[in-house]
Amino acid sequence: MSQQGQDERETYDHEAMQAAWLPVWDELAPFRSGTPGDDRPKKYVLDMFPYPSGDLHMGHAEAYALGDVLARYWVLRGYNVMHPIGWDAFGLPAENAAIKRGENPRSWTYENIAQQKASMRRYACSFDWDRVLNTCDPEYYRWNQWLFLQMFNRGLAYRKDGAVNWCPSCQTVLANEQVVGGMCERCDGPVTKRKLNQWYLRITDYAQRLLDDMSQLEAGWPSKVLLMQRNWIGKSTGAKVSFEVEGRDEPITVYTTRPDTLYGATFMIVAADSDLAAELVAGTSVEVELVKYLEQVRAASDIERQSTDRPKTGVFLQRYATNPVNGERIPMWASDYVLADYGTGAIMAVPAHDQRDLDFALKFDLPVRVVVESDSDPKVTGVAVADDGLHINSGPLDGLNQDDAIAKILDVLAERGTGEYAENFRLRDWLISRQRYWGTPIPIIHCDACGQVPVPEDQLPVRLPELAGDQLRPQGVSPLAAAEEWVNVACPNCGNPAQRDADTMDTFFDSSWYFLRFLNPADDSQAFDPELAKQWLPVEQYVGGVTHAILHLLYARFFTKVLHDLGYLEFTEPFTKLLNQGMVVMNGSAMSKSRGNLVRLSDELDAHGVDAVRLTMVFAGPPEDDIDWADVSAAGARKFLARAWRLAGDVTSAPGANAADGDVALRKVTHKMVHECQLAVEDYRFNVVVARVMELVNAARKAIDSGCGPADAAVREAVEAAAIILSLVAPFTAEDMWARLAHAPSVMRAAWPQVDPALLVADAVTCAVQINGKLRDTFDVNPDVSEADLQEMALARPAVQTALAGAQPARVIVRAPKLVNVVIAS
RNA sequence: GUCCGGGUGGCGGAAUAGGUAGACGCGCUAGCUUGAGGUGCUAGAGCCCGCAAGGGUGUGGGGGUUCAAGUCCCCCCUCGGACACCA
Repeated sequence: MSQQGQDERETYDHEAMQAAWLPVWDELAPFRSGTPGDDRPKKYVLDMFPYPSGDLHMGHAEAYALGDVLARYWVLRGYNVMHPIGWDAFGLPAENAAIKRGENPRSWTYENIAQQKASMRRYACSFDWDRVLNTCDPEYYRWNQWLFLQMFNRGLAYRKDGAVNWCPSCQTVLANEQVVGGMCERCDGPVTKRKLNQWYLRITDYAQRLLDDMSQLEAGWPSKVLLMQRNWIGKSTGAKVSFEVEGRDEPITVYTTRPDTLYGATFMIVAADSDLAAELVAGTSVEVELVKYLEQVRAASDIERQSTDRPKTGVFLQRYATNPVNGERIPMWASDYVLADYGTGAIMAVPAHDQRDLDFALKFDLPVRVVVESDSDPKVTGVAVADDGLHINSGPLDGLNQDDAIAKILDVLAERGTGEYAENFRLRDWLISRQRYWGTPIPIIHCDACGQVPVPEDQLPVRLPELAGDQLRPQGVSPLAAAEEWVNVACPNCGNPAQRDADTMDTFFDSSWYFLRFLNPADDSQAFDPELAKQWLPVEQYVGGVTHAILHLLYARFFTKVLHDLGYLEFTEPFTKLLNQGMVVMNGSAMSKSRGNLVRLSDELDAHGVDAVRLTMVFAGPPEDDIDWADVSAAGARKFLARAWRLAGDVTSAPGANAADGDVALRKVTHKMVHECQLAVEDYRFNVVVARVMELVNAARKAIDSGCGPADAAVREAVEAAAIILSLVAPFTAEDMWARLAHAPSVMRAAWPQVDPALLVADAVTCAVQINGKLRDTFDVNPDVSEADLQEMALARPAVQTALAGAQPARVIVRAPKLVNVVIAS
C-alpha cells in the first residue's frame, strides 16, 4: 500500500469493526438481564419472534432495528431490560420442505434457526442470548399441552361439529381469522367449507372483556389496531324475538338489531345450511329442493360469495310463522345470506329497512312495508331506508323515533313474553385443530368407554412421532393418524384400547403465551414462573408488524385473561405499548422473487455494512410507514457514519475532561440535541433522532475545524454524546468511536447523557415580524424580552415603518419572544 | 359497499399549544481537493419574475373560522389499508 503522506485519511472500516467488537460483546454480554441482585428497574421489551423460513429478510432487519433502538435506549437510561428472542418454529413451510426433502421437518427448521440466529448476531441485535426458545422443542410444546388441559378442564377447550373453513391446498382446517378475503392466509388458495368435528377454544366467553379491557390499551396501542379488534369482535345490540311457527311446537327465535322495525317484518329467513332449515322441511316435498339448493351454495366458492352485488338466492320452505306483534302470517324461506352460526341462524326480514332483505324481497316478489317515515319508496328505488325517523304502520310505535321505538318495543315484547334485549358478537370460538404434522399434538385420548380423556400431566409432553417425507403428505386427515404405534394407546382411565387425538394445534396457540416462557425458558417444572411474571410483566413494549393486529394480538390477550382467571397472572393485558412497524418494499410493491424486486438483506449488509443498513431503516421515516428501499440511501448512511467516526479520532482532550470548562455554544447544541433525542425516542420518532445526531455531528465538526478546536472539553462532550446516541442505531460504529475516545468498552454500558436544563436556554431567539400575517422581517432578541419591549422593537423595524407609512397599526399581536404580527387596516 | 389512515420540493421526510413551512438526509449544480474516478471539503437551491435588491406564490382542490391555518371546521378529489351478506 502506497503512503501518500499527511493526506492519508483514516478509513472507516466496518468489516474490521464487526470482527473486532462481536467477540467483545459476547464476552461482556451487555444485554444480559437475568443477573441475580441486579437492582436496576425492570423493563420488558419484546420483538415479535420470527418464523424460521430461511434467512432473515429486509422486513426483519427493519423490525429488529426499531426494537433495538428502544431496548438499547432503556438500557442506557439505566433499566434492566429484558429483550429476548425465540422462534415460532412450528408450521406448514417446514412440513412442505420436509416432504420435498424426504426428511423430518426438524432438520430444515433448526437449520434455518441457526442461520437466522447467526444473522441476528451479525446484525448486532441486543437480545439476551440466555433467553431463547423454539416452539417446536418438546420442552416448549409440553406447556402448550399443559395449557390446553387447563382450558379443557375448565370447559374452555371443547369439541363440536361445525361447518369449518377448509383449505384444500393445505389440506387442513383454518380459523376464521386465518381466512383472508376468502383465501387461505398461508397459501393464498381459495377456502371451502367442510363439516367436521373439531377442537375449539371458548374465546367468545371473553368477548366482552376483550372489548372492555381495551381501555387499558388506549394510551399505548395504535388506535387503528384497537379499532380493528373492536370491529372483529363486532358487538351489536338488539333483541331476540320469538315467532310462532305453524305446525311446530317451539317458536323460532330471531336476533335483530332493529326490533323497532318488527311491524315491517314481512317474511322470515332461515340459514340454508342450518339444522333448523332441514328440520322445517323434513318429510315434505321441499326437502329435495333444499338439498339441491345447498349443493349449489356449497359449489359457490367463497370468492363468489364475496361479491357485493351477488344476486340473492333462496328456497321457499312452504311454512309460515306469525309476527308476534301484529299476528300477521309471514312466509318462511331459506337462504345462504343468513349465517347459521351468527345470532340464532334465523332472521326476521324487514325489506323496507334492510338492503339485503329488500334485495331478497324484490327478487322473490315478497311484500315490502315501510314502517319508518321516508320520502322515498324502497320498492320503487330498490334502496332500503336505514335512517332514523318517525315510525308509521307500527301500532304503539307510531310517531316514535328509533331509540324510543326500540325502548317501547322491548317493553311490549317483555310484557307478552315474546322477546327481550339481546347482544351479539361477531367473534366466533377459535378453531384450533389442524390436520397437519408439524405442530403440538393435542393431549387428549379418545376412549370408546370414557370419551375424551386428558393425557395425565405427568405424561406430558406427548411427543410427535418420527415421521418424514411422504409420510407427511397431506391427505385430509392428520398424518399422525397413520402413525399407528403412536395413535393407539391404552386409555389412561380404564386401560382399554384407545386412540390419541391425531390433530395438532394451530401454531397461534404457541405464540399466544411465548412472552411468558422467556421469563425462564429452561424451567422444566412449570410453563412460567408466576413470581417472575409479577416482576417483569406485562411486556412494556411490544414491536411487530400490523399483520398481527387481529390474530396473534387477540389470542395473546385472550390467553392472558384465561391465565389471569386461573390465578397465574395478576394483570389482564399482556402488552402495554405496541409499535407496529411498516413494511420494506421495493419500487412501490412488496418484495418477492416472482416480481423480481427482492432485495437480499445479506447483500445489503455486505455492500454497506450492518450499521449503515440499520441507520437507513431507522432514518427512512416514521417507523409505522413503509420504507421503499429504492427511495433511501444506505450509501448515504454509511457516509454519515464515517463522518461521525472520524470525529472521534479528532478529539484531543483526555477522557474525563471537565465539560463545564468547554465552549458554551457547542455545549448548548449538545444538550439540546440530547434532550430532543430523548423526547423523540420515547415518541417513536426515531428518524428525528437520527436527524438530531446528524446536527450534533455537524456542530462538532464545525467546532473542531473552525471553532473552539479539537482540544476543547465541549468537543469531547459532544462527540461522546453522539457516540452514545448513535449506539442505538449503529452499535459497531459507536463502539469504535467510544474506543477512539479512549474509553473502555462498552459504549452500551455508558449512561445516557445527562441534560443540563440551564444549557437548554437559548442566548437569543429569532423573532419573526409579520405585517398582516405575512413574514416581512426577522431579528434576534433576548428570550426573556418583555412583550412591550418586543412590540416597540418590532415597530421600529424599517420594514414596519415603511409599511405603516406614518399611520398607526390597527392592532399588534405580540407572542414574545418568537413573533410580532402588525395588522394594518387597509 | 362500510370503516380507518394518508396526500408537504426532483426524492425520503421535519414542523411542542394554530405563530418564520421545507429541519435532517438523498439526488442535483458550482467551486476546491485528486493524475483520473471515487472520497473529502465549501457554497447554492420550493416554484415563478428579476443580474441583483426585491416581489409574487406555495403543504391534493374548494370554502370557512382566526390577527395568523400544513395544523381547526365543512364539502370534494385521490392514494393506501382493514372488514366484507354478522340481521
